[in-house]
Amino acid sequence: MEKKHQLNSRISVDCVILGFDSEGLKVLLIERKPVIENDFIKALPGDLIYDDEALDTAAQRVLTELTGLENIFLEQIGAFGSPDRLNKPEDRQWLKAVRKFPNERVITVAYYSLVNKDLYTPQPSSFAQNAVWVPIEEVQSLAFDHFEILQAGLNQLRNKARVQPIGFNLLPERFILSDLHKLYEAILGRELDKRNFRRKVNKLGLVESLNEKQIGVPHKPSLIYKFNETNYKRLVEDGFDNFGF
Amino acid sequence: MEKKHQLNSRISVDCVILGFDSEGLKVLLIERKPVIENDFIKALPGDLIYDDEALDTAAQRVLTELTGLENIFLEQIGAFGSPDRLNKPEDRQWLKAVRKFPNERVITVAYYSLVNKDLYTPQPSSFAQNAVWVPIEEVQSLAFDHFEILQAGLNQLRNKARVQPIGFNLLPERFILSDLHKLYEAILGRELDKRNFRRKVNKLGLVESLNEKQIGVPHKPSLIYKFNETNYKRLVEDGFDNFGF
DNA sequence: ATTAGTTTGCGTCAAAATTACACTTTGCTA
DNA sequence: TAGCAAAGTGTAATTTTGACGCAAACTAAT
Repeated sequence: MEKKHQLNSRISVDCVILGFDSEGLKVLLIERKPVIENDFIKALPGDLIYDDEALDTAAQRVLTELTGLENIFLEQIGAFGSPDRLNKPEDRQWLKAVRKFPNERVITVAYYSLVNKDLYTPQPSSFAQNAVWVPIEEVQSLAFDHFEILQAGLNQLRNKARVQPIGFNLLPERFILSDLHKLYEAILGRELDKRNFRRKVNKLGLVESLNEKQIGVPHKPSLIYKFNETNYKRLVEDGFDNFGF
Repeated sequence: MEKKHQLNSRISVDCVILGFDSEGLKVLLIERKPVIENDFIKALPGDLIYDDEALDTAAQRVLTELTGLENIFLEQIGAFGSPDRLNKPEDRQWLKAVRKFPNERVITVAYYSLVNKDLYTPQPSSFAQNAVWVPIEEVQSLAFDHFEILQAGLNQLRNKARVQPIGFNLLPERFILSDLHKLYEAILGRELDKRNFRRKVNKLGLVESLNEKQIGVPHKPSLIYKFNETNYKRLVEDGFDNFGF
């Protein structure tokens, strides 16, 4: 058997942070400090991990360093390690400018999370010049293989949303049912009948009304709801798949 | 901000290969060549990747090298990179005996697959002294963090089985419905009503009868079935989750 | 040839879940 | 006070689920 050289690799983490507001799903991207001319390429927040650092911890740290977001519950998407994932010319230029060993292979472990956009105002630092929420449908291309990673993150979210409740982290503590409705439509990418949606939510006991109304809206005010934490957690654990097998 | 040293890491891949027979689900484990005394610890087939090798390719190669299994469709489970994942004393001894840099951190990317046990007779080689199918309920402890990885693989399988058909890779080309039935019971870990199961399978168009009977069985012979490839693939793509949202 | 043993294969009914669909209510604004 | 905009509500037809028992087909043993 042919014997090949085994090389060390660097490990990085990248974070797909998804937020939601009335306009739809958005992803948190960074614009890098312009170490090369006309670097308009956006990227997921991500960086190399440290020596003795757990992957999860590294993801937390890197996210905080680049965007200021702290204590975000991150879930792993998976590892991305194509040998040529750093080989786009623009990316190589940037790596040469900022990395000590720009030619070394890097395998990245991707994480994702859902957050309530309004609670987190990104504060760029480190090599992030800026951190911005970008509507997912506007994302065209990203640095490295980050576009692919974003798609994987969205996929995982959609699959998860089919069997688990989603929204606790994505909506404010007090919200109205139509926000939850829009959220699910955004995640699943299709329309959901309002009445059927509400019936289901009620049946599952996901939410409870606070007996307060919106004020100042130019239409019939909605009741304000909160999640029923007990039922929510139970559903996260059990799942609500009701497929028959 | 405190500046820490960033170290290269090695990357490995590990494979959770699940097989099924009339006794239930089994996992393919290797027994390592005894470089240390009394090394009875079993492990998932896995090894370091090469320099310029894609992760998926590496998983295929390593699996073949250790067990002889070729052309297995592998799906990624995720990355496991706890800094102390190699620190059990038995594991350290073994690493010292076989690895050039036994102290270096290794992050592993785990894969899983389902195969028809009968089609693959493991042929141990490389540092595998033996490769054996072990009933999953008998697996007590494994090398490194492999037990944890196995559990993650089983979890992924169960979750997948709820929304996608499973079995094409796990059963022979010609099978009987009660095998498929037992398979699902093994995967989901609970009993399924025979009649309801058959009704569902029929409704989904998953299988079709070959109009042949078993021969030589000491009871009413079963019709022999094959998967309906078209419907099977469609269900894999679309999923058969019928949850309401 | 009969019997015992084992697994296959089928159908129905009640309860629950899904789907499709339209109008009234409420509060604000002009 | 008229008009706008979103909230909120019910029903009927269909489909799906879940529970449940018995006759038929074949072999092996006697």
